[in-house]
Amino acid sequence: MTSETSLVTSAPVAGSAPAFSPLYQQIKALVLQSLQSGEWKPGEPIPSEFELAARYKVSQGTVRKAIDELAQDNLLIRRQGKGTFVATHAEQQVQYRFLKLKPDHGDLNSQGPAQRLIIDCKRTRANNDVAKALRLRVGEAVLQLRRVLSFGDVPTILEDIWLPGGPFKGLTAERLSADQGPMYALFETEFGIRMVRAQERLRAVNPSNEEAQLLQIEQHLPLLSVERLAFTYHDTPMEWRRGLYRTDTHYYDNELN
Amino acid sequence: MTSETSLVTSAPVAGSAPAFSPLYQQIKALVLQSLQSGEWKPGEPIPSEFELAARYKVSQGTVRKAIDELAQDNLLIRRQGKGTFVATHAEQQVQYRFLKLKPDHGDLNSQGPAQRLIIDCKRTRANNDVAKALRLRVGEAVLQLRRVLSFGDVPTILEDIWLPGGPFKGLTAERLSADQGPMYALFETEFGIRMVRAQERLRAVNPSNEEAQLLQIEQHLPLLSVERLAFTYHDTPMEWRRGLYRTDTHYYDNELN
DNA sequence: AGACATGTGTCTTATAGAAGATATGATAAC
DNA sequence: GTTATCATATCTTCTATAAGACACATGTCT
Repeated sequence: MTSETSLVTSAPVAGSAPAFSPLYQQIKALVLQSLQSGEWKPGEPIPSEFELAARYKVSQGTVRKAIDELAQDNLLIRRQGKGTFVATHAEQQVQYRFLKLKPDHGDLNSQGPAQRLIIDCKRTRANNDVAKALRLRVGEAVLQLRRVLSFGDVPTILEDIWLPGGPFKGLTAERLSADQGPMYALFETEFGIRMVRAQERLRAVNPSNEEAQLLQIEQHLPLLSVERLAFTYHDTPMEWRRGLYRTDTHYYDNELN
Repeated sequence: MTSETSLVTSAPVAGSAPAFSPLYQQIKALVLQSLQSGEWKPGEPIPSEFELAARYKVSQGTVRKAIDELAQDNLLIRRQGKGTFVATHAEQQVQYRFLKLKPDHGDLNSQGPAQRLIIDCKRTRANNDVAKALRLRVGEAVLQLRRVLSFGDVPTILEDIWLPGGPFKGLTAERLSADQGPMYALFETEFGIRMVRAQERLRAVNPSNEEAQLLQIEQHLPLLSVERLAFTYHDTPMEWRRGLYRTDTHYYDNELN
């Protein structure tokens, strides 16, 4: 069944001003919809360029340009000779796509995989800050999580994570600790939620007594506070987390251009 | 005069393995050379796509793809109807292209322009760290600079900057303090050196006594240490700086995707 | 194991029209 | 005469289409 999607092709109609955009951007939006709706799931291949061209009644080159941009945004992955695939946080070489912390010496995985220790995991209600960040109403159900990440048995990151209760219904501490691999991969496979981009705000802070204890450090050691708001498709915030990073043995790596 | 540049077009020659690349990437490299050599200066327009196509004996579409990538990397700026221009740190809305510090409330320029105070500026010799970063030999001439940036009369950033002596011959404190506008803009106009990308390493640190005094803060206030290595064309490091940012009133903003 | 066919994305060229910016010349108004 | 306005021409980048050659991956047949 060919979904009859009417594209804006010709001259603007007078009267309304419905934001005309180039054909390839309309295609891009349509592909995005299919991604969001789950028509093609993370890791799976999407139809070939020619198939999509036929489906949308445009040329292959136009589809190409749309896909190019989506690949640029890390939503799709092109593999010559094989096809174009929906990007995923799982598999890949890059274990932690959003984690920019690097050890001063060696590699993050040089001392084996990270150890995850879940300190706390509970359902609660959104306070003012969390509600604002996740665009919920104050008091709505949220899932709160606290955990410590260690590399080579050295506690390095303390994270507090808030997730909206609705989309993540059924997430429990057991499920989290049972799972290997990145958290964002589990979100994809179990809840069909893919984090597309994130915004971080960094500060230097002194840890509280409790925080220092959890990281097994002296309280006068300053830490890097990383507030992260992660978005799924259509810029919908889906996770709010605040990490405290040790930066005496690691550093936060950032590329500017 | 058409510069006779032979492009690799056909099958790889056996024997050597000179890394064959698509035509458009070869064009990209040639354009990059012209940028680096100063044939086209920052702010100026480069020849039109058709002119370049004729010059390099390829189709306009191929030139287009090369330029597209250079525009993506912020080396060129396309303006429909006008032409394609060499990017520059000067002009533009974005005053500070590499500065990711944002105030908690309002805008960076809401309280007028930043105040620059040069604490120190001297010629010296590269120590081990600086030499390594800037790919110099230990003892080579470098220019060292220390300054404080204030926003709304509040000292917010303390920076130590090291520049290689050769390329920046003739740079003095007077010249620096006389100049308005971003430092990187002055580098372009006065020394023909354009910073293309940079790499930053962030840490949370406690300031030394002296550093705290210069920023007029208590010594127990942790600061964000930002080590930045800035590169010009061909990944040549041209500046090493270490900034200390106040993050009680500002935050370091970062986008991940 | 080797040769071959096929389906995928990649690269290059060519053509055409749309859209933004700018200069020029004709015309009208003062 | 001078100035303002409009239409036109021409330059630029931008969008869209199409076709063919190429490279890579994965089979299937011999």
